[in-house]
Amino acid sequence: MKNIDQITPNNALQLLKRGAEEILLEEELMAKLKLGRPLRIKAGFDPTAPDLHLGHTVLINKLRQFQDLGHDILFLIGDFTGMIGDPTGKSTTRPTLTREEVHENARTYQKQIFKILNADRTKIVFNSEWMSPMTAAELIQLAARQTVARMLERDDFSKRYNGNQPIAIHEFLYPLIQGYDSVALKSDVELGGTDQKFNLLVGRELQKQFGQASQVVMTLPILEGLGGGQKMSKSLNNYVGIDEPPGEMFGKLMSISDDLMWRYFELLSFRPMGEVQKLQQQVNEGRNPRDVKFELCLELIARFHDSRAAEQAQQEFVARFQQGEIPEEMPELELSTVKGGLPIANLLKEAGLVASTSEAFRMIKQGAVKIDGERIEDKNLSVNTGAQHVYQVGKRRFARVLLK
RNA sequence: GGAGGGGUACCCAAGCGGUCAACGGGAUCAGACUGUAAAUCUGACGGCUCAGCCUUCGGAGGUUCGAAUCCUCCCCCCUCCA
Repeated sequence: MKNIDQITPNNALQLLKRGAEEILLEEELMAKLKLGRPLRIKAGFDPTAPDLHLGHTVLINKLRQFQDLGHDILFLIGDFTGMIGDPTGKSTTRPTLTREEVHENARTYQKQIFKILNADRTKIVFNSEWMSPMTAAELIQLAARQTVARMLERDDFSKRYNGNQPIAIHEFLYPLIQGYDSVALKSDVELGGTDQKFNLLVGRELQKQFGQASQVVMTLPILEGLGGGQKMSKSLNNYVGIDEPPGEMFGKLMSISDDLMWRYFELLSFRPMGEVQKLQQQVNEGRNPRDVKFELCLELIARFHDSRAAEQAQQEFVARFQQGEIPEEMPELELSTVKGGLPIANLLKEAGLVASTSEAFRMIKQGAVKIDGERIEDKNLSVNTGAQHVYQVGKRRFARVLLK
């Protein structure tokens, strides 16, 4: 970790601008960096779903960068709102969480974020600390500080208002509470996704009204998922979870397009941009992008596991996909037979290698099925009781099966 | 309360009495090729005891030799008016 005075404010600003969508206002950030004290960097998180994927880490990486520059992280868990629940909208009815669940989720968060953040310089705070004791009178006073017109400036509010969609009163309170969190924490900078811009700006205004210096707002882009185009999300199944095993991570990351790789370098890698540009130039001059992608994989897997696991994952990847070897580790199972054998389609289905026997037949027809490395073509093949083989569907699905 | 529009496979979206397990696109999977689970090309993409059979087009009935397509009732969504 660096000392604050080891780097000039200007250089720090240049580093921090990497990957950031917007900084409001950049001059203010510059001024704060010049103060020469550790800044209070705030970022808020939903107390639900603490299952982080690489998309979430874009923001956490930025926190880490601030940390490396000597600043303090305030990792805010919005448990107050989480405990109230948000009944708005039909699709996204938030479950009301109990205190225990919130704490459980907080623990999971810690386990995951400290793979990136330095625990010593990260303070985890809960907004129930100051929101729970707040009286109704105080809350109304807080609400008095913003106007409805101002609230309606928010994009989704105005859309719903103009579209005659309901907006519940309490929805106006959420940005206020989030903004008040900044007051309570005296934050210097708040980070958030681009969709959070409005809420972050409310924080600036409230701080001013409470006689504080306004926080600088930094928004970060939403990371594209593995297929590119759409955002990375669990429901689209185009994500890499930070708790996934090294082999999975390696394979998934290798599947991104060569173009998308540069985006990932910018937002996920800790390499200096100068180095990234050098890699880009090497590829332009004929270096195999695959090898550059290898480097991205190694860095990320080392971060979430360790460098040994990363190298091992690479070796396995090369052996399996470049040289077509059968992996050593695979699910092993025993299946029972009835009439002295089992038709191959049923075997594959029961082994979990295909979803249905129909799929099994299709795979066989397409030449995707191998037994002990030998492609099979006979879809009516039956395997005798007592036989043990390695079954393979496509390049990725394997199982060692003993028939009993 | 009134008027109209719509609900089709993982998603979007055609079809509007037979040739429909249902066009097309996306996602996904497989094969080829390769520089990688990139790109590109080809193919598959409801289920099963798989050259055959069975069950699907919001739900339940009905008309018909035959319906996703026509009729009736019901459920849900959207737009406009009050």
